[in-house]
Amino acid sequence: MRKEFQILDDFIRQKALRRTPQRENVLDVFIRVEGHVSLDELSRFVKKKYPKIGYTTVYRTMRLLAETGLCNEVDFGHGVLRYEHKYNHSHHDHLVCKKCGRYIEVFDPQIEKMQDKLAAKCGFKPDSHRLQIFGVCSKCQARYNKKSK
Amino acid sequence: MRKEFQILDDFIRQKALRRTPQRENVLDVFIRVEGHVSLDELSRFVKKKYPKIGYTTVYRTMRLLAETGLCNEVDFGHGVLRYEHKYNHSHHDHLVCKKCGRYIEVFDPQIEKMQDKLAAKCGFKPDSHRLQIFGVCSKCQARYNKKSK
DNA sequence: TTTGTTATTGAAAATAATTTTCAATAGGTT
DNA sequence: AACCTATTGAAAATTATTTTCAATAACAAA
Ligand SMILES: [Mn+2]
Ligand SMILES: [Mn+2]
Ligand SMILES: [Zn+2]
Ligand SMILES: [Zn+2]
Repeated sequence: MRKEFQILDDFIRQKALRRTPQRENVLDVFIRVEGHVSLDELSRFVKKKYPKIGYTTVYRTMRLLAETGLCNEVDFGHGVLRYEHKYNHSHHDHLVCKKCGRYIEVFDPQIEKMQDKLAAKCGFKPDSHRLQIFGVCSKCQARYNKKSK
Repeated sequence: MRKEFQILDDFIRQKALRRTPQRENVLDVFIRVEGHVSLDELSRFVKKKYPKIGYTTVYRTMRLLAETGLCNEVDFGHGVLRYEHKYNHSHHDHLVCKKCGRYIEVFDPQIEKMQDKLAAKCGFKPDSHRLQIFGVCSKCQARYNKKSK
């Protein structure tokens, strides 16, 4: 059994919740998804493999998984919440391409450090942050250059 | 006349739109607001001074002001769009206190530079970004310490 | 295994912010 | 003054998210 199911089970036991096939099935689908998936998208993926599982259950399970630390809620400011993997994925920030909609993951330890310093300078105690850089990815730049030739 | 009204007028003329009292009145109220105001809040402020002006007009006028560059739309991930002044206000990032909800404006030119570098390393062409650090502000920390004594 | 308690499910309804519609009004040009 | 059409604002629509509630199922105890 994959470690992720173990984590879910442990959480369920610890909180005196109940093991259900739906919860494991949603996790099963989510594990195979990569990238940043909306509830709507994920729910459709779940429906393909487990047609009986409703949207609401996917919604509630993802909130549960977020509690366990298996996933992360990410908001790119487009009016839709997205979920990304957190287990075995370290913290990162995002480049958001406004042409193709891709989310590119980046990380810079220096920026992270300077953010902490910046907060400290204000006596602010940080516990999370989000950094999103919006623009045009390299692929879309290439595509655009081709067209305009 | 304040420069802001001039900017609005210029924009209206340039785009062949129409000068209306409503638009100037919404700007008049927004100019006196400081901080980061939601449409709901702003609409109530507008109603106090100009009771005839409806929510929809405030909504549309703020979008117009955003186009002129007089205001900025800011999304702190709480499901409500907020507006802040842009005219005579330079770019900055935000510390968001999850206790009192205050938004503290900060700026660090080094972080800005490193963000550009980070994007460049991916061949990404940035045109805007948002950095928000969530946590507890100094005032709320002090208040909490007092209570727990 | 059976029973009892109560968490979970999922369809439907509710919520809430934002956006659109449309008939009446009013800005600005001729 | 007449005309055209942008603007207004109440109401309706939209859309993602959250809640409700009756039926079901998990799981502990008998
Ligand atoms: Mn990511
Ligand atoms: Mn600000
Ligand atoms: Zn792209
Ligand atoms: Zn605070």
